[in-house]
Amino acid sequence: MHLTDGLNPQQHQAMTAGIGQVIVLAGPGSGKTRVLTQRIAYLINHLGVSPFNILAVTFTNKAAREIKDRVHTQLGQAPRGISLGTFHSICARILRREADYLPFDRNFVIFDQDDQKGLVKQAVRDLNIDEKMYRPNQIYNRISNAKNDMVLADDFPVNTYRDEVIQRVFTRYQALLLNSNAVDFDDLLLWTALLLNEHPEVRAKYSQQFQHILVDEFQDTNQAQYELLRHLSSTHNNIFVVGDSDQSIYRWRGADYRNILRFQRDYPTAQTILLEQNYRSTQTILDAAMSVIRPNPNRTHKELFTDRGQGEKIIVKEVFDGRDEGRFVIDTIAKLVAAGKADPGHVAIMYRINAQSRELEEAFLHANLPYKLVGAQRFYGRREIKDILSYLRLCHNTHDEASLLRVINTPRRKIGRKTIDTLRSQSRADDLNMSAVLLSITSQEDSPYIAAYSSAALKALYAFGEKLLRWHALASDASPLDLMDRIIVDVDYQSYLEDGTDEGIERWENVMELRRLAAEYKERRLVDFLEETALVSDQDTYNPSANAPTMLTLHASKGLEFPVVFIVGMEDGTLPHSRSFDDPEEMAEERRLLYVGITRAKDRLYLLHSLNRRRFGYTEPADISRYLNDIPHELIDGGRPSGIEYSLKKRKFEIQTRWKSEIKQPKPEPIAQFQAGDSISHSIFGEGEVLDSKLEDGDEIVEIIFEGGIKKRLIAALANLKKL
DNA sequence: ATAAAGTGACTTTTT
DNA sequence: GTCACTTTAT
Repeated sequence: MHLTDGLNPQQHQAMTAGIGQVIVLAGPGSGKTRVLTQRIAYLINHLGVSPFNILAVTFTNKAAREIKDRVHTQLGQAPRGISLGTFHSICARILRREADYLPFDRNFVIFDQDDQKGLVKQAVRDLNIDEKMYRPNQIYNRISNAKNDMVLADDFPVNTYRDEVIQRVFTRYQALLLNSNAVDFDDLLLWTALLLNEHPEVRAKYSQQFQHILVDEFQDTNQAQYELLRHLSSTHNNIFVVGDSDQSIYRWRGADYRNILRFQRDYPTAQTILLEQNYRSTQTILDAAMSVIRPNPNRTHKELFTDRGQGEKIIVKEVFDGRDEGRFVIDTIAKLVAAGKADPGHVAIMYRINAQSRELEEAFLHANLPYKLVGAQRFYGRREIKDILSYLRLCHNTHDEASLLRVINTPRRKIGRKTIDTLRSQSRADDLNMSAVLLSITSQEDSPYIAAYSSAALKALYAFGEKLLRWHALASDASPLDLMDRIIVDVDYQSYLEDGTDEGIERWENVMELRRLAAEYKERRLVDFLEETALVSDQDTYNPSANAPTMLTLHASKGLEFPVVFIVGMEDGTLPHSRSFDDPEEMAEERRLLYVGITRAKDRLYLLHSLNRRRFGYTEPADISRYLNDIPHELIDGGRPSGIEYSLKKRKFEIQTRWKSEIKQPKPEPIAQFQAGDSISHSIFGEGEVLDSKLEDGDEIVEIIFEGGIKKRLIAALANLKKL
C-alpha cells in the first residue's frame, strides 16, 4: 500500500508538510492519529530521516503503543531506535541518563499520587502544622499545580499567611523526596525542563538527537511540557503538533489549551492545517456535538461534517433514579442486541464521576450480565499490588521511605508504631533516611542507634533488616520475577493474603497476575519494570476484547470510539458538575467534556437524565442538565421539546406516578425454593450445597458453597439451579 | 503490639 | 454510604 492511499487533501497536506513547525487542528474522528503515524512513516521513508532522530510524545501508553504499531504496519518493520512514549516515560529516561547533573542518583524511584499525598502529610506533621486546618490533600494540589507551572518552592507566590505555610510544606516535601532518592510525577517533567534550561550542553545533545519532534493531544500540555518541547526543538525548530482545543479536558491538571495560541505566537512561521472531515459519527451526532460546544466563548468554530449521512436520531431519556437508569441502559442494550443492531462490546456507558459507576454495576450484576470497567479501582492501586511493588522498589532503592513504611510491618512482624517513630526520629536527627538507620542497626554491631530499642523491637528490626539486605543484593542482578518470588516466599505473603475469604483469594490472584507481568521482563532490568508499572494510567487498562459493554468516565473516553454510547447523569450538578459552577473556565471545560463524550459515538447516542440523584448517600431531586436544552429538537427522537417549553414539574409528576403504578403491579411474591442443606448443581460452578436462602426485593438470594470451597451468592431466578 | 470500634471527610476529572 | 485514619480496649 502506498503511503498516501486514502488520505483526504488536508490529511495529505499535513503528512507531507515541509520541515519546520506544523500545527494540525484536528476535530474529533478526523483521523489525527492516522496523520501522525503517516507523518512519521513519511519522515522515515521519503525524507530519509533515521528513526533515531525522531521523538514522538503522547499522554498515554496506549496512544504510544497504537502509534508504534501503526508505524510498524506502515513501514513493514519496526522503527528501530525511535523515541516514542509518554511525556513522563521519555522524561524518566532522560533523567536517569543525566542523573549526574541532578540532586538524585540514577536509581531514583517514581512516587505516585498516593505516595505524594502521604509525603505531604509527613511534611505537614514534621513541621507541626495543624492537619485539620491544612489538609494534606489541598496542599498537595497547590504543590502539584505550582510544579506544573514550573514554580519551585522558593518562588512559590506568597500572598497570605496560608500561602506562607504551604510554601514551608512545599520546601519540606521536596527535601523529603530527595531524602528518599525519589521524584514525583510532576518532577519528571519539571526536572527535565530545568535540566535542559540550565545545561546548554545537555539541551544541545537532545535537541540534536531529536531532529523531528511530534506531539499528540497538544491541547493537554502544561507549562512544563511546553517549555520542554521548546528546549528540545531549540536547535532545529522541527516540531509537528496535533491537537483540538475543544477537547481540552485536563485544565485541573495544569493543561492549558492556550498553548495552541502560544505555539502560533512563538512560531509565527508555523503552518496551520485544519482537519474537519469526520470519519466516525453520523451527521446527527456531529450536529448535536457542535450545538453543545458552540456556546463556549473564545473558540474558533470547526464545522464538523461527514459523508455518513444523518443516521439515527438521538434518544433523550428521562428516568426516575439511578436504579431506573441502569435498568433502562441494560434493557436498551438487550433490545439492540436482540435486534442484531449491536454487539454488547460495541456499547459504552459514560459518566461524569466514578461514583456513578456503582449503581450501574449493580444493575449489571443484578441482571447477571458481564461488563468492563475502565479505571476506578485500578489494578495498580490495589493494596496487594502496591505492597509487592513497594518491596521491589525498596530493594532497588533502599532510600525509598514511602515503600519502607508501607512494607516494614506488612505482613505483621511486630514492628509497631513506637519502633517506627524511634527509627524516624533517629534518622531525622542525623539527616539520614530511615532505611539507613535500619541497615546500620542490622549490619553494625556497634551501631549507635541500637540502645534506643527494647530487645524485642531490636529482634524484629534485625530480622527484617537482614532480609532487606539479602534482597537488595539480589536486586542488582536477579530478574524482577526471581526477586519477587524470593520476597513472596520469604515473607509468606500468600498466607498473609489468604485469610479464608473470597477477597483473600482474589487478592492472591492479583499478585499472580502481577507475577505474570513481571515474567515478561525476564531479559530486562528491575528498573524498567518499576518504571513502567509506575507510569501506567487508567486509560491503559481499557481492554477492547471481551464482548461486554464498557463503563468509563467521560475523561477516560477520550481517544476511543464506540458504535453505541450512553451518557448518563445529564443533570445540573453532575454534568456540569457543581464544583465548576463558579468558574467560567471550568464551566467551559464541562462543555468540552460532554463534547468529547458525544463525539465518541459512531451510530447511536443515548442521553439520560434522572429526576433523582444520590448524593452523599441521600437521594435528592435533580434538575435536567442545561446542555440538553442546547441540542435542537429535530436531532432528538420524538422531537422532544427542549428549552423553556419543557415543563420539568409536570414531567416529574407523570414519571413518579408512572413509576408507582409500575411497581404496584402485583408481582407474584416468590416463594423460597431452596433452603440450607439442599444439594444443587449449577451449569458453570458445578455441584454445591446451599448455605442460606433469603428473599430480598422479591428475589430469592441463595448462598452456596461449591465444590472446592468457592462461595457464591446467586439469584435463584437467574442462576438456573437444579436440585439434586 | 494488635484488633476492634469510632470518627470524619469526602466525590470531579488522572499522567 | 464508604473509606481511611484515629482512638480505645485487650
